[in-house]
Amino acid sequence: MATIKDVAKLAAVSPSTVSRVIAGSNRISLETKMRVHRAMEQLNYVPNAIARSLARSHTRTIGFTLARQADQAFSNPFFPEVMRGMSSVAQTKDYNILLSISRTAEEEKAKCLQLIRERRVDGLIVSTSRAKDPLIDALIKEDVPFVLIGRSMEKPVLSVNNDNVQAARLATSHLIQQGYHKIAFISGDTNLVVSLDRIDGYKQALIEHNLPLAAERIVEADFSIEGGFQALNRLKQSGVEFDAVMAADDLFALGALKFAEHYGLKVPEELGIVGFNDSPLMSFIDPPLTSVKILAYELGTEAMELLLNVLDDPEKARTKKEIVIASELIIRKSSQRCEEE
Amino acid sequence: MATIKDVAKLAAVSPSTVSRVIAGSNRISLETKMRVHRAMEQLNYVPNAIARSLARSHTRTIGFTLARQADQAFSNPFFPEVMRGMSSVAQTKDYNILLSISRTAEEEKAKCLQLIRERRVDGLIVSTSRAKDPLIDALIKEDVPFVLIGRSMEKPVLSVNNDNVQAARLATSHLIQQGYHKIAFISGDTNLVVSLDRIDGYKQALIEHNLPLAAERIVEADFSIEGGFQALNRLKQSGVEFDAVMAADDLFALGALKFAEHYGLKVPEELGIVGFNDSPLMSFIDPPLTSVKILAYELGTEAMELLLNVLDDPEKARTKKEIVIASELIIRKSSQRCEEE
DNA sequence: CTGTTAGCGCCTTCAG
DNA sequence: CTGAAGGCGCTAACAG
Repeated sequence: MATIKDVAKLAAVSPSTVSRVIAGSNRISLETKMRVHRAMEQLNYVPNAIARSLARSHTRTIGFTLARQADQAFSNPFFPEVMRGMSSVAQTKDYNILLSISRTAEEEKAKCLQLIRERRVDGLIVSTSRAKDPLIDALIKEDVPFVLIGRSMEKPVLSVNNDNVQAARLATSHLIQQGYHKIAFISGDTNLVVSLDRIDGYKQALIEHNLPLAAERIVEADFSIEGGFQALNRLKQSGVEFDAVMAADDLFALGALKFAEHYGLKVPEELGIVGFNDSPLMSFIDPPLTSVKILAYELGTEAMELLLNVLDDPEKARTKKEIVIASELIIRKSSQRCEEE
Repeated sequence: MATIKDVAKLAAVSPSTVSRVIAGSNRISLETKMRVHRAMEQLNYVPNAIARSLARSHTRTIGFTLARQADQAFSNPFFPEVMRGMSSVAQTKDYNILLSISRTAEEEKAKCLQLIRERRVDGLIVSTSRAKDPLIDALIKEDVPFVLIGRSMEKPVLSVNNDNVQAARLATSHLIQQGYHKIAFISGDTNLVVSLDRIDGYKQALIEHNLPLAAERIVEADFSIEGGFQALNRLKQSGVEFDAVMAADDLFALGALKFAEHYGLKVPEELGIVGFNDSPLMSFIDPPLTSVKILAYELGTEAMELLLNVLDDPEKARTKKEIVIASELIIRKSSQRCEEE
């Protein structure tokens, strides 16, 4: 494999000159520039990225880490879409992505720190979103450029998030407008910021419409269809009434649908259902499920762009910046009691 | 950030000695070893991976590339699962993964070549699977260690694949055993090896059971639910009869279900349906859809393991090796005409 | 067992 | 506009 020296020799110049034409320096005669280019082509020369990284002490690669136990995380294409988004802007700006999938949050934290301490990456995109998050603290302490997908409740960090509060508020309002007044909320793990935010939006909608804020209608469920089903069962057994379900995830919405079927409730007539994430198959369910569509691809592009900007100009990292990507309520039959189907 | 020299100074030894204890050399006195360790801790020293890569001329990172146009690729969690598998073994063997998602096959090829020419990666895992694939040719020509997820019809390369032929054969046989004798096959892009293989398995099953091999029952469809629906419509309009559908993807199976609903056909009584991939929601559809479950996670682990082995011992790359991961037919109601529901 | 000496391939002052 | 020299941080013979 040809090195810069080989090219220099062939072009009868010094390595520094070759280095300069690679860098696109303009204080170089057109003639030698062409000579060098010819030599590079002839030798099929490609600069060694590692050597360059060492000399420049940056790698032009971004680490993306996430912690997932099982395949549950991928039951909807959220992360894949985020990755596509990130990858897309990384490509255009000539950055690379180092991927690391861990099993636990601790593993993820360790991996993040390793990546940056080993100097394999210039920055990090992470997506944890626990209300109390040691990873974020560690990253700040280590002084790494990073952006969070989601948001931090404690620290002023760079982040890009979807508008969970607003989305839940709108979705709940939609149900209310459809005439549902006793809306149950199925939440995911309430240690997650995203859960808290969605609950918030749900509450806001109730308040806005002067509906009672019945805390007992909010239930936490295991992250599965069955979990959603069981949560509703618990509600029913406790004698809590509800005529609609605002689900913090499509899986829960599916659980609600199962619940309706189980007890012979008609959807949407007797039970309205709205989900979150708009999984690809939602439209195919019977009845088609209303769901909040999250623009995961955009989350990815924005996160990468933000990070790359900060890398360009570290000053920017000094200030908190939270980009919010609006989601979209996709209204289908499961929540439409009034209008046409 | 501390370097090896700092550690050396603090421990009052030479850098090489430090290097040796990092490498875990055993021809070093326990005493100095401990002294060095103490110095490393004190300085919070972590070896710079880039410098090490340059010196050793390998990076301990594997490139994973794939080409996807839209989110279609992620409508089922195949690639995410593959990534999880790859990542899992990479972690244990202290390798990293460089991820690149391209829009087109050409872009992917360019990216692969770039990664290896720039020496960013030691090897590649790719997942193209066109019958005629320029990427594979290029990789061979470039003499890169790589393994293919899927299989090559032309070149003897290292690959790990799921048993598409066998799986389609078994799934089709299952339909036949359930009393369906006029089975239509909805195929994806027939430029892909995977499509060809599944068609093959389908044909084998027909032959085995002495059923006529009606070529007109095989239709190619756009990769979507609608595509599957339309494909069947075309069949119907051409007057081709069928009492079951073997779908090369769950999306097509869903299209078949839509078709059944549209024409008032009962599933499974009047139309049997089997899909491919066992997407998470298949079991929730009404009726639940029979589908071939592919062990994507295992494909990922096997691919990574194979590649890492080859990297250890380049001799192994000389011989073709094709690992096949068996899939599993998940039988649900949509294909069960005989037994209990 | 340990230190010295050269690189790995490229970039970057510093001169001229 | 171009070359020489040194360095990025680590590893790997080669001597002792």
